[in-house]
Amino acid sequence: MNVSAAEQLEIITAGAEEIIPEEEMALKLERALSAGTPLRVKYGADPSAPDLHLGHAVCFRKLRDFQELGHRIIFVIGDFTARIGDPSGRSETRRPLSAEEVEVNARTYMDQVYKLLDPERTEVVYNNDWLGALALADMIRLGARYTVARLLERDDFALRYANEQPIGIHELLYPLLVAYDSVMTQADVELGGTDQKFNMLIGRTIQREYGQEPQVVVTMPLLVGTDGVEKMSKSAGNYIGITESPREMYGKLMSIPDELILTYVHVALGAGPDVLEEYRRALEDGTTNPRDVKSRLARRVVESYSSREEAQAAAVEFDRVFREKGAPDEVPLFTVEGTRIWIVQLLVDAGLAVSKGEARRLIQGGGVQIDGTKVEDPEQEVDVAEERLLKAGKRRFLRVRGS
RNA sequence: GGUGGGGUUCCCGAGUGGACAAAGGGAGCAGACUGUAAAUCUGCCGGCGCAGCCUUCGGAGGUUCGAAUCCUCCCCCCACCA
Repeated sequence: MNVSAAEQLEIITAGAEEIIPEEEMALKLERALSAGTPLRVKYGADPSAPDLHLGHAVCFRKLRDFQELGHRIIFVIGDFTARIGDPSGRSETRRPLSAEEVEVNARTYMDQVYKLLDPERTEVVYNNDWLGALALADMIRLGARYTVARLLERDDFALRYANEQPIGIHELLYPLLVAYDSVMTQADVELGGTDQKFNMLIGRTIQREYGQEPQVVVTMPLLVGTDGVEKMSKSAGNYIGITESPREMYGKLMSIPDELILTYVHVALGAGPDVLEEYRRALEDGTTNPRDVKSRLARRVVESYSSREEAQAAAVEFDRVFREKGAPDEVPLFTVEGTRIWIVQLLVDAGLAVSKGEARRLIQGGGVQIDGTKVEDPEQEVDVAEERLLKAGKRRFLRVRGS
């Protein structure tokens, strides 16, 4: 890889939120280049949430940039720290994971990561290997290198403290342990979302305390979820999983608020300034329908996880279902016993409603159709001797047949 | 250890003896509209074959014709003081 340090810096900077400090990054890149030693880029993975989404991918894309420049990615699976739970954001205490769960999660996690990263240039380590072996005395020594006041400066803690929310002592330990990971992995660079900035910066301090050169911190913007309000996360239900089907992914992308289009181009697509400008113009000149701009974005994102053809197919189907109100071309079949079934029961059995009450409401709200005809009466029985096309809401279709 | 404030339906949060399956907001779902699963507006939003019934307001008892609301004990959280 014959890319000059300056060019490398430019590539790394694109789309990143912050590089702290930038001069050190330039220095490290130059040194790596002249010594022929790749940089060790650390990324901390949380194995308690193994379903990765586009928000995680923001970091992975950047890691890939590093890989393509010849650097080495150190994936730290936080199997030990998962027992604490990252205090950033919510304050819920997490259930400790068993070793088996962590193992399974880590495998699923890495499978998904390798959709974007090159396994050859990725090193996977588990922080339980060193944190689990840490003696209390070592822990106390580590604790002696930082202060509570500085920990409490962190936004999450400050806010929770102000809001009378509990803060566990173990949570205060979390940033220290993550920082210690940097020491043990001898990280030159640590990359993470902006929500990890605090932790990563402590890594610098602690590395220095342990006689290491501090890592450079690269933060990536957080991706807003499909609701346009909260950051993307599984628990908020506003996420797009990177293993979701192209159709699902395309549909979810089309559901983001229009105002989010440029943000997604920038963050989810990881587009540089040129592409961003292109989209901005398309939105601003008024001749292009925002829907079409969004569709282009959606196709681009989808194809980066599957293929151009699949992305295109997803777009075509989306139009058929939502613009022309037709049925998708592949509708799953649901088989029921007998030839007649009460519609409410059917909706529940088929998983289209959680309870009978919900099924009734769905019907009363006019959201249920059989063979294109709206179901008016919640007491109706459906003759399923012949195959029927059941539609619940805008986008859930099921072929139903008796047996 | 002391003092004070709290624990309400998915989340936030009102509610201090009956009109409470519990205000309001958010999320979610549906309908209309549209340019899309955008935006906006409207409806729904504990369970039950549902004009009725059943189970909810940290837990267990109690008072009462009647309790989310009052009493007792317990569990948990927060702040301040120590």
